[in-house]
Amino acid sequence: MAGGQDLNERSLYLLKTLVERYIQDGQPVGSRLLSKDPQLKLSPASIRNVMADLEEMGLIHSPHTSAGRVPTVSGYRLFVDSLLTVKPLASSELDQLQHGLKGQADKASDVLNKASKLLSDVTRMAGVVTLPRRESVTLRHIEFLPMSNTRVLVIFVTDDQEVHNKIIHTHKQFSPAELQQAANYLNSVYSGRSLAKIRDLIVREMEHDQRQVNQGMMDAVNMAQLTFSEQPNDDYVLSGETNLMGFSELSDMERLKQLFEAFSQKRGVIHLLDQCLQAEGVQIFIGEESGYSAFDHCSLVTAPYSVNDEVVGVLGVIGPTRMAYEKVIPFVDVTAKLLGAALNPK
Amino acid sequence: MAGGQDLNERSLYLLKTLVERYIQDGQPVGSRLLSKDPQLKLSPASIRNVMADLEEMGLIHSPHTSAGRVPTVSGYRLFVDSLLTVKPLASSELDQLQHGLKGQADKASDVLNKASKLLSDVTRMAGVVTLPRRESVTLRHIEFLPMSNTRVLVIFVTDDQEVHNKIIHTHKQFSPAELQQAANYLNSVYSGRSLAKIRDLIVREMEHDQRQVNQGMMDAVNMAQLTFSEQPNDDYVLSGETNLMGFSELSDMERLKQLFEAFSQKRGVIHLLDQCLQAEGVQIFIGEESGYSAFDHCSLVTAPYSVNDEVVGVLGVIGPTRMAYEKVIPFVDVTAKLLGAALNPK
DNA sequence: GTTAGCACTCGATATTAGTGAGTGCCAGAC
DNA sequence: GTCTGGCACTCACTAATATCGAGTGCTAAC
Repeated sequence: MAGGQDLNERSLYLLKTLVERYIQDGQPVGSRLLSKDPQLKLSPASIRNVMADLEEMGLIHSPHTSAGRVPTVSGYRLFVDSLLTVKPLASSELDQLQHGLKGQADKASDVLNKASKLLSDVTRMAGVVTLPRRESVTLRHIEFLPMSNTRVLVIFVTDDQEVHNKIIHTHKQFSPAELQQAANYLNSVYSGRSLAKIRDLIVREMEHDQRQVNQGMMDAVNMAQLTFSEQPNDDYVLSGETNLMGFSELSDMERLKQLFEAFSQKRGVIHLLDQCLQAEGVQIFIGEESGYSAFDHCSLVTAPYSVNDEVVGVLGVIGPTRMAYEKVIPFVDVTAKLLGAALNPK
Repeated sequence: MAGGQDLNERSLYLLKTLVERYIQDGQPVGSRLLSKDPQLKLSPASIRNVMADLEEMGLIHSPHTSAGRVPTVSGYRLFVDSLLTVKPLASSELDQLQHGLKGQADKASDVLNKASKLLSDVTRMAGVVTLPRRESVTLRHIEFLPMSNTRVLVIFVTDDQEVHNKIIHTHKQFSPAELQQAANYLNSVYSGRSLAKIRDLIVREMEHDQRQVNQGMMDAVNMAQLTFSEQPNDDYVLSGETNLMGFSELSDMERLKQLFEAFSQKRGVIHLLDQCLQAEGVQIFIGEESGYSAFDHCSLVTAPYSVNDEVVGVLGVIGPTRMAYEKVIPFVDVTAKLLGAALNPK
C-alpha cells in the first residue's frame, strides 16, 4: 500500500497533525478540532474533503459514521517514515540513561537487565533486550566436571565476566583426570580467543584429524565442539510488562493474555527481534506489520546494539500502536548505542 | 474469628455444600438450589434460617439483597480446615507428575522449572517453586578468576550440578597465581562438604586466627567467607501466570496489574512463601489472610519440599480464592514430595 | 423446629428518547 | 476550480424507565 506519493503537502500536514493529535488524546480526531490548527487555515468542510481522500487511500479510518478519524497501520507507517519530527532526548533522560548504564563494570547480564529496566521505566511501556550473541567475546577459562555416565558438566567463562554452563553428552565415559587434561589443553590453546575463532579452529583441527594428534587432544577438541556448537539466541530480558496493562488498547483480557503468553513462550518474540538484527538503525513494527498476531495491537520499536562495531543483539520497546514515536525512537536509538558502549570490554 | 464450635452438624453440612457449589458454579448460591440437595431434606425457608445464622457468624455473605450467598474468607477457612473431603489424585495426573519430574537427572534448576510448569499445567493456575536453600548441598569445586581491581569472580559447583557465580570484593588485589592457590586450598579442604558445614568451618578457622596459619590460607578463608556468606533465598520459578488472566475474580485490570507487579518484584512473594517453610505440610492462605494486598483476591496453596529430610524450599499454586481446593491440596502435597525425591542426589 | 406464603429488594436486561459530535454532500462564494 | 456555509443524517453514548425474576426476611400456621 505505497500510496504516499500522490499526496500534496497539505494532505500530508493534515495527516501529520491528525496522527499527532490522536497519539496525544487517544480519541478519534474530527474535522472541527483540526480546523483549529493555526497552520491549517481551512474550514471543517474542506478538511473533511481531505480526510475523505486520506480514508480512500487507507491512511485513516472512521470507527463509525459519527466519530472522527483514527490512523490506520498504513497511516502510522507513513507518519513514522516521512512525517515524524523526532524530538531530541530530554537532557534529564539522557542523564538517567548514562547514569543508569554506567554502574561499575559488572557482569554483562547485569548491564542488560539495567538497560531493559531503563527502557521500560522511561517510556512507561515494556522494554526488551536480547542476550548478546557470543561471537566476538573471548574465552577466559573452561572446565569440565564429570556427571553420571557419559554426561559432562562444562563451565566456561568469557571476558564479559559471564559464566556459562552446559551439559554435554560424550561418546564415552571420561575419568576426572582425563577431563582435567582436556580442559588444560583447551585452556592453553583457546583461551584469549573469540568464540567465533575457536569454532573455526575446532573445525580445522577436526579436519586433518587422526593423523598426528594424540587421542587426548582429539577428545578435548570433540568436547569443545559440543560445547561451542552454534546455538541460536533464544533468550531476552523483559521489563515493565505490567506497564502494558491499563493501556486501553490492551484492556481486552483475551488479547492481553495472548501477549503475555507470547512473552513467556519467547520463541515468537525472539523470531521477531531477530529480524531487526540486520537493520541499520531503528526499526519499527506497527500493529499487524509484525505478522505475529499476539502483537497485533502493539508496536515494537527496536535498534540493534553493537560491541566493537559488530552487531550482537537487539533492544526495543513494546507498547500500544498509539505511542509517542517521536520520543521513543530517539530513546531506543541512544540506549542501543550506550548499551553497546557499556558492554565494550575495557 | 474462631466460631466454628457452636455450629451443629447440619449447619456445617450446609456450609460445606454451599462452598462446594459456589466453587463449582462461581455464582451466589441461593436457598432454593441448596434445598434440592438430597441429603439436606429441608425447605428453602429453613435453609434461609440456617444461612442467616452462618451470615451472622461471618462465614457467608450476600453480595446484595436478592442474591444467594457467597463464602467469606472465614467461610473458606472453616471449609478447608474441617469440612473438605480431599479427592485422591487422579491416576492420570499422578502419572503426569511422576513422568514429568523423572526426566534424566539434569541440573537442579531444570527440575524446578519442570515442577513449576507441572503445577500450573495441571491446575490451570499459576505454579511457583522457590529455589532450594543451599545448606545441605555439598561443594564439588570452587574457582576464582580476577576481575578489575579488587573484584574477584568466584565460581563454585555443587553436587546438584548447579553452577553458581558471584562477584566478591576483596581487601586487596590478588594475582592470578594467588587466586589459584587459594582455590586449590579451599578445594582440598572444603570439597565434598555441605555448605552449612563449610560456613561452620570458616567461622572456626577465623576464630583462632593469625596464630599458626599462613597468610595465603587466611586470604583463602576470607574469600570463602565472602563467597558462602548466608544469603536469603530471594528467587523463585513461576509458571502459568497467564492462566490467572481470565478468572473473573481477577478481571479487574488494576488488581491484575498489582498481582503481576508483585510477581516481578519477587520480594513480597518470597516473604510470603518463606512463612510456609516451617509448616509441616500443606499450608493455605486464603484471600486477605496473606496480609499481602496484591494477593487479596487470590489463594495460595503451598507445601514445603525436602531433600534428605531437610526442608529446603516451598512450592505452591496461586489461583483465585474460588479454586478446587479438594484437588489442588493433594496435588501440591504430592508434587512437593516428588520434587524432593527428584532432587535427591543419587 | 419446620414450612408455606407473601411482600419486598435489587441486579440484570431491554426499551426508549434525547443529545451531540461528526459526517457527506451540495450549492453558492471567491 | 477551490473553498466554505448549510443541512440532513448517522450513530455512539447517556439517562430514564419499565419489566423480570431470583432470592430474601418475616410471619403465621403446622
